[in-house]
Amino acid sequence: MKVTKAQAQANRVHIVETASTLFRERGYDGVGVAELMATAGFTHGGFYKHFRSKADLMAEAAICGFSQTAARSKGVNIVEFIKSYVSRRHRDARSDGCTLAALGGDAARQTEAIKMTFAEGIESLLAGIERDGSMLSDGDRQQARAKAIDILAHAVGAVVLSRACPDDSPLTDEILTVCRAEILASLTPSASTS
Amino acid sequence: MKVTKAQAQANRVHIVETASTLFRERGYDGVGVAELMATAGFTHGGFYKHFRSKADLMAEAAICGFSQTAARSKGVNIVEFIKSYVSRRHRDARSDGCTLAALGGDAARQTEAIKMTFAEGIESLLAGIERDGSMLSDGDRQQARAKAIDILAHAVGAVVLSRACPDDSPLTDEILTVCRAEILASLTPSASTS
DNA sequence: TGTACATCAGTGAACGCGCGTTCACTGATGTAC
DNA sequence: TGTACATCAGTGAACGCGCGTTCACTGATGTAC
Repeated sequence: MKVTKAQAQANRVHIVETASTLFRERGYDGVGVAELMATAGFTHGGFYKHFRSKADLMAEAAICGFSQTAARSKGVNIVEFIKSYVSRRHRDARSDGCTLAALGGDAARQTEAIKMTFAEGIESLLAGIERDGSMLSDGDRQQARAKAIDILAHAVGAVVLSRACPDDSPLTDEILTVCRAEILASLTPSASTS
Repeated sequence: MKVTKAQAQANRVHIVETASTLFRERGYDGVGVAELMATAGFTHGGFYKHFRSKADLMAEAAICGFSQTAARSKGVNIVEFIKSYVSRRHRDARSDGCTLAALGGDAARQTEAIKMTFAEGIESLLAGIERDGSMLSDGDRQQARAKAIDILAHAVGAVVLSRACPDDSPLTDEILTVCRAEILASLTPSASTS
Protein backbone atom coordinates (compact mmCIF):
# COMPACT_ATOMS: atom_id res chain seq x y z
CA MET A 1 0.00 0.00 0.00
CA LYS A 2 2.16 2.77 -1.31
CA VAL A 3 1.18 6.32 -0.60
CA THR A 4 1.41 9.71 -2.27
CA LYS A 5 4.83 11.39 -2.11
CA ALA A 6 3.24 14.33 -0.35
CA GLN A 7 1.46 11.99 2.07
CA ALA A 8 4.70 10.15 2.81
CA GLN A 9 6.42 13.43 3.59
CA ALA A 10 3.54 14.49 5.81
CA ASN A 11 3.71 11.12 7.60
CA ARG A 12 7.42 11.59 8.17
CA VAL A 13 6.84 14.99 9.73
CA HIS A 14 4.10 13.51 11.87
CA ILE A 15 6.44 10.78 13.12
CA VAL A 16 9.11 13.34 14.04
CA GLU A 17 6.58 15.49 15.90
CA THR A 18 5.20 12.47 17.74
CA ALA A 19 8.75 11.42 18.67
CA SER A 20 9.60 14.90 19.87
CA THR A 21 6.62 14.84 22.20
CA LEU A 22 7.13 11.31 23.49
CA PHE A 23 10.88 11.76 24.05
CA ARG A 24 10.31 14.91 26.09
CA GLU A 25 7.71 13.08 28.15
CA ARG A 26 9.61 9.86 28.83
CA GLY A 27 13.19 10.26 27.68
CA TYR A 28 15.01 8.66 24.77
CA ASP A 29 15.23 5.26 26.41
CA GLY A 30 11.65 5.41 27.60
CA VAL A 31 10.15 5.23 24.12
CA GLY A 32 10.68 2.34 21.73
CA VAL A 33 10.46 2.47 17.95
CA ALA A 34 7.41 0.19 17.92
CA GLU A 35 5.45 2.23 20.46
CA LEU A 36 6.47 5.44 18.77
CA MET A 37 5.25 4.30 15.36
CA ALA A 38 2.05 2.91 16.85
CA THR A 39 1.37 6.27 18.52
CA ALA A 40 1.92 7.98 15.19
CA GLY A 41 -0.54 5.55 13.63
CA PHE A 42 1.80 3.18 11.81
CA THR A 43 3.44 -0.20 12.23
CA HIS A 44 7.08 -0.29 13.27
CA GLY A 45 8.48 -1.83 10.08
CA GLY A 46 8.11 1.32 8.06
CA PHE A 47 10.30 3.28 10.44
CA TYR A 48 13.47 2.53 8.48
CA LYS A 49 11.94 3.80 5.25
CA HIS A 50 12.11 7.25 6.86
CA PHE A 51 15.10 7.11 9.22
CA ARG A 52 18.42 5.31 9.24
CA SER A 53 18.28 4.65 12.97
CA LYS A 54 16.56 5.65 16.18
CA ALA A 55 19.51 7.94 16.92
CA ASP A 56 18.86 9.80 13.66
CA LEU A 57 15.26 10.36 14.66
CA MET A 58 16.39 11.55 18.09
CA ALA A 59 18.40 14.30 16.43
CA GLU A 60 15.54 15.28 14.13
CA ALA A 61 13.08 15.25 17.01
CA ALA A 62 15.35 17.59 18.96
CA ILE A 63 15.49 20.04 16.04
CA CYS A 64 11.71 19.86 15.79
CA GLY A 65 11.31 20.50 19.51
CA PHE A 66 13.69 23.44 19.57
CA SER A 67 12.09 25.12 16.59
CA GLN A 68 8.72 24.70 18.27
CA THR A 69 9.93 26.47 21.42
CA ALA A 70 11.70 29.15 19.36
CA ALA A 71 8.55 29.77 17.33
CA ARG A 72 6.40 29.99 20.41
CA SER A 73 8.67 32.52 22.11
CA LYS A 74 8.88 34.67 18.99
CA GLY A 75 7.99 38.27 19.72
CA VAL A 76 7.57 37.51 23.41
CA ASN A 77 9.56 39.81 25.65
CA ILE A 78 11.93 38.37 28.22
CA VAL A 79 9.78 39.05 31.23
CA GLU A 80 6.90 37.11 29.70
CA PHE A 81 9.25 34.41 28.52
CA ILE A 82 10.66 33.87 32.01
CA LYS A 83 7.22 33.99 33.59
CA SER A 84 5.97 31.22 31.34
CA TYR A 85 9.21 29.22 31.32
CA VAL A 86 9.78 29.17 35.06
CA SER A 87 6.22 28.16 35.87
CA ARG A 88 4.17 25.27 37.18
CA ARG A 89 2.47 24.98 33.82
CA HIS A 90 5.79 24.43 32.07
CA ARG A 91 7.02 22.11 34.81
CA ASP A 92 3.92 19.93 34.43
CA ALA A 93 3.80 20.01 30.64
CA ARG A 94 6.94 18.08 29.92
CA SER A 95 5.82 16.64 26.61
CA ASP A 96 4.88 20.07 25.37
CA GLY A 97 7.66 22.07 27.02
CA CYS A 98 11.23 23.03 26.28
CA THR A 99 13.40 20.26 24.83
CA LEU A 100 16.41 21.59 26.67
CA ALA A 101 14.76 21.32 30.07
CA ALA A 102 13.29 17.90 29.29
CA LEU A 103 16.24 16.24 27.52
CA GLY A 104 19.30 18.39 28.17
CA GLY A 105 20.56 15.97 30.81
CA ASP A 106 20.12 13.02 28.47
CA ALA A 107 21.85 14.80 25.60
CA ALA A 108 25.11 14.66 27.56
CA ARG A 109 25.15 10.87 27.10
CA GLN A 110 24.22 10.85 23.43
CA THR A 111 26.29 11.00 20.26
CA GLU A 112 28.17 14.12 19.21
CA ALA A 113 25.67 14.48 16.36
CA ILE A 114 22.81 14.83 18.81
CA LYS A 115 24.80 17.17 21.04
CA MET A 116 25.38 19.28 17.96
CA THR A 117 21.65 19.70 17.43
CA PHE A 118 21.37 20.67 21.09
CA ALA A 119 24.09 23.28 20.69
CA GLU A 120 22.21 24.66 17.69
CA GLY A 121 18.98 24.55 19.64
CA ILE A 122 20.60 26.48 22.47
CA GLU A 123 21.87 29.05 19.98
CA SER A 124 18.38 29.53 18.56
CA LEU A 125 16.95 30.03 22.04
CA LEU A 126 19.74 32.49 22.82
CA ALA A 127 18.98 34.39 19.64
CA GLY A 128 15.38 34.68 20.75
CA ILE A 129 16.36 35.98 24.17
CA GLU A 130 18.95 38.38 22.77
CA ARG A 131 16.62 39.67 20.07
CA ASP A 132 14.17 40.98 22.57
CA GLY A 133 16.98 42.98 24.13
CA SER A 134 14.72 44.68 26.64
CA MET A 135 17.19 43.90 29.39
CA LEU A 136 20.04 45.68 27.69
CA SER A 137 20.67 48.91 29.47
CA ASP A 138 23.97 49.54 27.74
CA GLY A 139 23.33 47.89 24.40
CA ASP A 140 26.65 46.11 24.42
CA ARG A 141 26.51 43.14 22.04
CA GLN A 142 28.77 40.78 23.93
CA GLN A 143 27.13 41.64 27.21
CA ALA A 144 23.73 40.88 25.68
CA ARG A 145 24.86 37.42 24.64
CA ALA A 146 26.39 36.72 28.03
CA LYS A 147 23.21 37.82 29.75
CA ALA A 148 21.13 35.62 27.44
CA ILE A 149 23.29 32.58 28.18
CA ASP A 150 23.07 33.26 31.88
CA ILE A 151 19.32 33.66 31.86
CA LEU A 152 18.77 30.50 29.85
CA ALA A 153 20.97 28.39 32.14
CA HIS A 154 19.27 29.90 35.15
CA ALA A 155 15.78 29.16 33.86
CA VAL A 156 16.62 25.64 32.69
CA GLY A 157 18.20 24.86 36.05
CA ALA A 158 15.09 26.03 37.87
CA VAL A 159 12.78 23.80 35.81
CA VAL A 160 15.10 20.77 36.03
CA LEU A 161 15.38 21.07 39.80
CA SER A 162 11.67 21.61 40.22
CA ARG A 163 10.86 18.55 38.12
CA ALA A 164 13.29 16.38 40.09
CA CYS A 165 11.14 16.91 43.19
CA PRO A 166 7.96 14.98 44.02
CA ASP A 167 4.86 16.55 42.50
CA ASP A 168 3.38 17.35 45.88
CA SER A 169 6.52 18.51 47.69
CA PRO A 170 6.69 22.15 48.84
CA LEU A 171 10.17 22.35 47.34
CA THR A 172 9.04 21.89 43.75
CA ASP A 173 6.96 25.08 43.92
CA GLU A 174 9.44 26.93 46.10
CA ILE A 175 12.19 26.48 43.53
CA LEU A 176 10.04 27.91 40.76
CA THR A 177 8.77 30.83 42.81
CA VAL A 178 12.19 31.79 44.10
CA CYS A 179 14.00 31.43 40.79
CA ARG A 180 11.34 33.22 38.80
CA ALA A 181 11.55 36.20 41.14
CA GLU A 182 15.36 36.20 41.18
CA ILE A 183 15.68 35.95 37.41
CA LEU A 184 13.16 38.72 36.86
CA ALA A 185 14.92 40.84 39.47
CA SER A 186 18.25 40.27 37.70
CA LEU A 187 16.81 41.76 34.51
CA THR A 188 15.92 45.22 35.70
CA PRO A 189 18.78 46.56 37.83
CA SER A 190 21.98 47.72 36.19
CA ALA A 191 23.77 45.01 38.12
CA SER A 192 25.99 44.13 35.16
CA THR A 193 29.12 43.77 37.27
CA SER A 194 30.85 40.97 35.31
CA MET B 1 29.98 -19.52 49.48
CA LYS B 2 28.47 -17.49 52.26
CA VAL B 3 30.35 -14.52 53.56
CA THR B 4 30.86 -12.69 56.86
CA LYS B 5 27.99 -10.41 57.89
CA ALA B 6 30.41 -7.49 57.93
CA GLN B 7 31.74 -8.46 54.50
CA ALA B 8 28.22 -8.72 53.10
CA GLN B 9 27.44 -5.25 54.40
CA ALA B 10 30.67 -3.90 52.91
CA ASN B 11 29.80 -5.54 49.60
CA ARG B 12 26.40 -3.92 49.66
CA VAL B 13 27.93 -0.52 50.22
CA HIS B 14 30.38 -1.18 47.40
CA ILE B 15 27.52 -2.06 45.03
CA VAL B 16 25.68 1.15 45.91
CA GLU B 17 28.80 3.24 45.35
CA THR B 18 29.51 1.52 42.05
CA ALA B 19 25.92 2.10 40.97
CA SER B 20 26.06 5.75 41.98
CA THR B 21 29.11 6.24 39.78
CA LEU B 22 27.82 4.28 36.78
CA PHE B 23 24.38 5.89 36.87
CA ARG B 24 25.88 9.38 36.88
CA GLU B 25 28.08 8.41 33.95
CA ARG B 26 25.48 6.71 31.75
CA GLY B 27 22.05 7.31 33.23
CA TYR B 28 19.66 4.88 34.88
CA ASP B 29 18.72 3.16 31.63
CA GLY B 30 22.31 3.03 30.46
CA VAL B 31 23.42 0.58 33.13
CA GLY B 32 21.98 -2.92 33.55
CA VAL B 33 21.94 -4.95 36.74
CA ALA B 34 24.30 -7.55 35.27
CA GLU B 35 26.91 -5.03 34.15
CA LEU B 36 26.61 -3.15 37.40
CA MET B 37 27.22 -6.26 39.50
CA ALA B 38 30.08 -7.35 37.27
CA THR B 39 31.72 -3.94 37.67
CA ALA B 40 31.35 -4.27 41.43
CA GLY B 41 32.99 -7.69 41.20
CA PHE B 42 29.98 -10.00 41.56
CA THR B 43 27.58 -12.01 39.46
CA HIS B 44 24.13 -10.60 38.83
CA GLY B 45 22.15 -13.24 40.73
CA GLY B 46 23.13 -11.94 44.13
CA PHE B 47 21.72 -8.53 43.41
CA TYR B 48 18.32 -9.39 44.85
CA LYS B 49 19.82 -10.57 48.11
CA HIS B 50 20.66 -6.90 48.69
CA PHE B 51 17.94 -4.94 46.90
CA ARG B 52 14.29 -5.52 46.16
CA SER B 53 14.57 -4.01 42.69
CA LYS B 54 16.71 -1.87 40.44
CA ALA B 55 14.51 1.10 41.34
CA ASP B 56 15.35 0.60 45.01
CA LEU B 57 19.04 0.69 44.21
CA MET B 58 18.52 3.83 42.12
CA ALA B 59 17.15 5.59 45.17
CA GLU B 60 19.98 4.38 47.39
CA ALA B 61 22.57 5.32 44.82
CA ALA B 62 21.12 8.83 44.67
CA ILE B 63 21.38 9.19 48.44
CA CYS B 64 24.97 7.95 48.26
CA GLY B 65 25.81 10.43 45.50
CA PHE B 66 24.25 13.39 47.27
CA SER B 67 26.00 12.69 50.55
CA GLN B 68 29.27 12.42 48.64
CA THR B 69 28.79 15.89 47.13
CA ALA B 70 27.60 17.30 50.45
CA ALA B 71 30.64 15.88 52.25
CA ARG B 72 33.00 17.21 49.63
CA SER B 73 31.60 20.73 49.81
CA LYS B 74 31.68 20.76 53.60
CA GLY B 75 33.52 23.79 54.92
CA VAL B 76 34.04 25.12 51.42
CA ASN B 77 32.87 28.68 50.98
CA ILE B 78 30.41 29.57 48.25
CA VAL B 79 32.90 31.23 45.95
CA GLU B 80 35.08 28.12 45.93
CA PHE B 81 32.02 25.91 45.58
CA ILE B 82 30.81 27.79 42.51
CA LYS B 83 34.27 27.88 40.99
CA SER B 84 34.60 24.12 41.21
CA TYR B 85 30.97 23.34 40.38
CA VAL B 86 30.68 25.53 37.29
CA SER B 87 33.93 24.27 35.80
CA ARG B 88 35.29 22.20 32.95
CA ARG B 89 36.58 19.67 35.42
CA HIS B 90 33.11 19.11 36.83
CA ARG B 91 31.55 19.09 33.38
CA ASP B 92 33.96 16.37 32.24
CA ALA B 93 33.81 14.30 35.43
CA ARG B 94 30.22 13.16 35.20
CA SER B 95 30.70 9.90 37.06
CA ASP B 96 32.37 11.71 39.92
CA GLY B 97 30.32 14.90 39.86
CA CYS B 98 27.06 16.15 41.29
CA THR B 99 24.16 13.70 41.12
CA LEU B 100 21.74 16.55 40.58
CA ALA B 101 23.53 17.80 37.47
CA ALA B 102 24.01 14.27 36.12
CA LEU B 103 20.61 12.72 36.88
CA GLY B 104 18.26 15.58 37.77
CA GLY B 105 16.65 15.44 34.35
CA ASP B 106 16.14 11.69 34.62
CA ALA B 107 14.69 11.94 38.11
CA ALA B 108 11.68 13.75 36.68
CA ARG B 109 10.64 10.50 34.96
CA GLN B 110 11.23 8.20 37.90
CA THR B 111 9.01 7.11 40.77
CA GLU B 112 7.91 9.47 43.52
CA ALA B 113 10.20 7.55 45.90
CA ILE B 114 13.23 8.45 43.84
CA LYS B 115 12.08 12.04 43.43
CA MET B 116 11.82 12.16 47.20
CA THR B 117 15.48 11.25 47.59
CA PHE B 118 16.28 13.98 45.08
CA ALA B 119 14.29 16.52 47.06
CA GLU B 120 16.20 15.48 50.18
CA GLY B 121 19.46 15.65 48.25
CA ILE B 122 18.60 19.16 47.10
CA GLU B 123 17.83 20.13 50.68
CA SER B 124 21.20 18.86 51.85
CA LEU B 125 22.98 20.82 49.13
CA LEU B 126 20.97 23.91 50.06
CA ALA B 127 21.94 23.46 53.70
CA GLY B 128 25.58 23.40 52.66
CA ILE B 129 25.23 26.57 50.62
CA GLU B 130 23.22 28.36 53.30
CA ARG B 131 25.58 27.30 56.09
CA ASP B 132 28.46 29.09 54.54
CA GLY B 133 26.38 32.24 54.54
CA SER B 134 29.16 34.42 53.25
CA MET B 135 26.79 35.97 50.75
CA LEU B 136 24.37 37.13 53.37
CA SER B 137 24.71 40.83 53.77
CA ASP B 138 21.55 41.20 55.81
CA GLY B 139 21.52 37.88 57.61
CA ASP B 140 17.87 37.33 56.84
CA ARG B 141 17.05 33.65 57.15
CA GLN B 142 14.42 33.37 54.44
CA GLN B 143 16.49 35.46 52.06
CA ALA B 144 19.47 33.15 52.66
CA ARG B 145 17.44 30.11 51.69
CA ALA B 146 16.03 31.84 48.61
CA LYS B 147 19.51 32.86 47.54
CA ALA B 148 20.79 29.30 48.08
CA ILE B 149 17.99 27.83 45.95
CA ASP B 150 18.66 30.38 43.24
CA ILE B 151 22.40 29.73 43.20
CA LEU B 152 21.96 25.98 43.05
CA ALA B 153 19.48 26.13 40.18
CA HIS B 154 21.73 28.55 38.37
CA ALA B 155 24.81 26.36 38.76
CA VAL B 156 23.02 23.13 37.84
CA GLY B 157 21.57 24.79 34.75
CA ALA B 158 25.00 25.93 33.65
CA VAL B 159 26.50 22.43 33.94
CA VAL B 160 23.52 20.74 32.26
CA LEU B 161 23.61 23.15 29.33
CA SER B 162 27.36 22.86 28.97
CA ARG B 163 27.20 19.07 28.96
CA ALA B 164 24.47 19.06 26.33
CA CYS B 165 26.91 20.65 23.86
CA PRO B 166 29.55 18.78 21.85
CA ASP B 167 32.82 18.40 23.74
CA ASP B 168 34.72 20.54 21.27
CA SER B 169 32.14 23.25 20.66
CA PRO B 170 32.97 26.80 21.74
CA LEU B 171 29.56 27.02 23.37
CA THR B 172 30.25 24.38 26.01
CA ASP B 173 33.08 26.48 27.47
CA GLU B 174 31.33 29.77 26.89
CA ILE B 175 28.35 28.69 28.97
CA LEU B 176 30.57 27.75 31.90
CA THR B 177 32.70 30.88 31.72
CA VAL B 178 29.74 33.22 31.46
CA CYS B 179 27.64 31.57 34.13
CA ARG B 180 30.52 31.21 36.57
CA ALA B 181 31.23 34.91 36.28
CA GLU B 182 27.58 35.89 36.56
CA ILE B 183 26.90 33.69 39.57
CA LEU B 184 30.00 34.95 41.37
CA ALA B 185 29.02 38.53 40.52
CA SER B 186 25.56 37.94 41.94
CA LEU B 187 27.06 36.98 45.28
CA THR B 188 28.91 40.16 46.15
CA PRO B 189 26.65 43.12 45.34
CA SER B 190 23.74 43.93 47.60
CA ALA B 191 21.48 43.32 44.65
CA SER B 192 18.91 41.51 46.76
CA THR B 193 15.95 43.15 45.06
CA SER B 194 13.44 40.27 45.28
C1' DT C 1 -5.80 9.28 -22.74
C1' DG C 2 -4.93 4.31 -21.83
C1' DT C 3 -1.90 0.48 -20.71
C1' DA C 4 2.22 -1.93 -18.68
C1' DC C 5 5.53 -1.78 -15.42
C1' DA C 6 8.79 -0.05 -11.87
C1' DT C 7 8.89 2.20 -7.51
C1' DC C 8 8.66 2.38 -2.73
C1' DA C 9 5.77 3.66 1.80
C1' DG C 10 3.82 0.78 4.75
C1' DT C 11 2.99 -4.16 6.77
C1' DG C 12 3.95 -7.72 10.01
C1' DA C 13 6.81 -11.73 11.03
C1' DA C 14 11.29 -12.66 12.46
C1' DC C 15 16.33 -11.77 13.95
C1' DG C 16 19.60 -11.74 17.92
C1' DC C 17 20.26 -9.46 22.08
C1' DG C 18 20.19 -7.59 26.65
C1' DC C 19 16.98 -6.37 29.98
C1' DG C 20 15.06 -7.14 35.08
C1' DT C 21 13.95 -10.84 37.75
C1' DT C 22 13.58 -15.79 39.56
C1' DC C 23 15.39 -19.99 41.18
C1' DA C 24 17.85 -24.26 42.58
C1' DC C 25 22.16 -24.77 44.28
C1' DT C 26 26.74 -24.09 46.96
C1' DG C 27 29.38 -23.80 50.92
C1' DA C 28 31.38 -20.84 54.47
C1' DT C 29 29.37 -18.47 58.47
C1' DG C 30 26.85 -18.27 62.55
C1' DT C 31 24.35 -20.75 66.14
C1' DA C 32 22.61 -24.29 69.31
C1' DC C 33 23.97 -27.97 72.21
C1' DT D 1 35.95 -26.15 73.04
C1' DG D 2 33.94 -29.40 69.64
C1' DT D 3 30.16 -31.06 66.81
C1' DA D 4 25.73 -30.79 64.06
C1' DC D 5 22.87 -28.03 61.67
C1' DA D 6 20.47 -23.85 59.93
C1' DT D 7 21.30 -19.63 57.56
C1' DC D 8 21.95 -16.94 53.68
C1' DA D 9 25.47 -14.16 50.43
C1' DG D 10 26.85 -15.30 46.24
C1' DT D 11 26.59 -18.31 41.77
C1' DG D 12 25.04 -19.09 37.19
C1' DA D 13 21.35 -20.98 34.32
C1' DA D 14 16.90 -19.80 32.96
C1' DC D 15 12.38 -16.98 32.61
C1' DG D 16 9.57 -13.93 29.60
C1' DC D 17 9.82 -9.66 27.46
C1' DG D 18 10.70 -5.65 24.70
C1' DC D 19 14.37 -3.64 22.37
C1' DG D 20 16.43 -1.91 17.57
C1' DT D 21 16.78 -3.65 13.23
C1' DT D 22 16.01 -6.64 8.97
C1' DC D 23 13.31 -8.62 5.44
C1' DA D 24 9.98 -10.62 2.10
C1' DC D 25 5.83 -8.99 0.76
C1' DT D 26 1.77 -5.81 -0.71
C1' DG D 27 -0.42 -2.76 -3.62
C1' DA D 28 -1.33 2.08 -4.76
C1' DT D 29 1.49 5.67 -6.92
C1' DG D 30 4.26 7.44 -10.43
C1' DT D 31 6.30 6.83 -14.96
C1' DA D 32 7.28 5.35 -19.72
C1' DC D 33 5.24 4.34 -24.02
